[in-house]
Amino acid sequence: MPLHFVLTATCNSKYPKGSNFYNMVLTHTEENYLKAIFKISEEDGNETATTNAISAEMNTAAASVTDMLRRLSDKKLINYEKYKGVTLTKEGKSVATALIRKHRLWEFFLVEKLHFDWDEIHDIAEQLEHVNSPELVTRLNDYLGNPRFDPHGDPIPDENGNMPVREQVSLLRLKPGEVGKLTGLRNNSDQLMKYLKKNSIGIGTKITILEHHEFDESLSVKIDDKQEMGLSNKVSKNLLVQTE
Amino acid sequence: MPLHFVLTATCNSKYPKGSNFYNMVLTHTEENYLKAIFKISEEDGNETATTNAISAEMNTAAASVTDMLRRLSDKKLINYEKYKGVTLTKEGKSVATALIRKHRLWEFFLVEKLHFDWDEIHDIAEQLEHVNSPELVTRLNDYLGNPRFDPHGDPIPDENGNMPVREQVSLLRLKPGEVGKLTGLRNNSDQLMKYLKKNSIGIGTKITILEHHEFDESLSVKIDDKQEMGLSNKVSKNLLVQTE
DNA sequence: ATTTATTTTTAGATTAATCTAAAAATATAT
DNA sequence: ATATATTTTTAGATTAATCTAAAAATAAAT
Repeated sequence: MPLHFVLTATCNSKYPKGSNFYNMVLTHTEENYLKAIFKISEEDGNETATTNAISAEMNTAAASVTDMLRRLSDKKLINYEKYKGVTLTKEGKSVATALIRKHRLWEFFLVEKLHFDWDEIHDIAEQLEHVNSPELVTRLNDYLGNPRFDPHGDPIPDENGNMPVREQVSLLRLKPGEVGKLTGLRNNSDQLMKYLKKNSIGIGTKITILEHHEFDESLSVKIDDKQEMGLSNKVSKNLLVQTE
Repeated sequence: MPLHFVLTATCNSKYPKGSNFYNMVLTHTEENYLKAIFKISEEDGNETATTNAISAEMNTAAASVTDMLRRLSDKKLINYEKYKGVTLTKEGKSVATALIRKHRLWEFFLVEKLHFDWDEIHDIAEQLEHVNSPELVTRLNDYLGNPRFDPHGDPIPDENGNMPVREQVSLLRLKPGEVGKLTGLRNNSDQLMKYLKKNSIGIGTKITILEHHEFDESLSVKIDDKQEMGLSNKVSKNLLVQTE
């Protein structure tokens, strides 16, 4: 079924009869661009998302991005000026957070109910997030018990797009003797998730810092009071933990 | 994400590297055409599906159907000869039944787990059925307890595409005094489902025949040993029941 | 402050999916 | 059996999403 606007004979509007920003029907592609722009805008101090950054994130040619930016701008989902990069409008941001909400709720479902491993779920959630039914999201959320964090430890936005915040710190920041409980990853790379799985490290795992090695900035740690192991700087930088 | 073939530089095949008929990636549209052809072929004694029948089922112009038939034929999913109508190949049939399997499993999920009413789920399942992940289907099926019939009473094909058969009979066939348990509808029209819901008739409802009225071929029935009511010929013809 | 490099946009094509209108093939009816 | 009606296909356009290659704008460097 094509997911684009239905244009009527009498009305040349871009929106179907009775539509508004909150029930606008977008193509999967448009949705994916909005998510990419949202993600880039969140990264460190990126004020605006540049064409090239979007093109890298989406794996498309820069020229294709320019085309799409014009379309999204026409639909008032982004603020766009030639050569200046883009920001999301209020409406664009609300579409993006709704998508992230759906993605993370489905990830939670896949792990909690269908017992997938957390490194197998991304691609499936990527498809499920485009299913368009507000009622479905509401019921799924209730069914799952209104979860606040997904299986990667990422916050699930609420119905209004507000992200719950959790005090997370990179494992690298802890001092020898301190203990952290893994609550998330800074980046959800497949390689990292495979590596962690192999070492039976997952969300909730208790990690005790044994030693900092100055030479390569790596760590020696103890996992769940069981095995001791070394963690490279790159790995430990990407592990987000909660202390207490 | 576009759901079409990935063509490689070295290979001009229509299928991605290492693909076969069982993991061929089709567009949503191609999938919907296959479903439509399957449905038409199942209807009474339709040997082949005609262009016009498909165009009616899909709500598209006949010319668009002709285009698509050529594409599906190129992919060996249908047997097509100009002006002769089409049949599904073994591969086409297997794609179609896999879609129906997913559709009905998701409908079961929506009703059993998320407590949707059975007249609200079709459009959502229509979207969910296109999510492509064999592992997801397997796990969903296990999670739901390997159900054999969906909430409309329609059979759910198994992993091999085999439909469970159930002895179903039109309510109209029962004689006064006989009792049937509603197991399905002959056609899943919204209007019929609304009507049944309003009269608290659903899958599993016990219906006792009180009287046949010759004049308009309508029935007087008793619902779940509670209220008595009349059912028009059109309604009772569409109610499929199991007797014993 | 020019030159060089990078980024972004335009221009022109392609593919999938759709349409309308007209032509060709098949089926029906007198 | 010929004329009429219906069905199906072709022809030609359109829109969304993509591409490559070239031009234009902006940023960086000497």
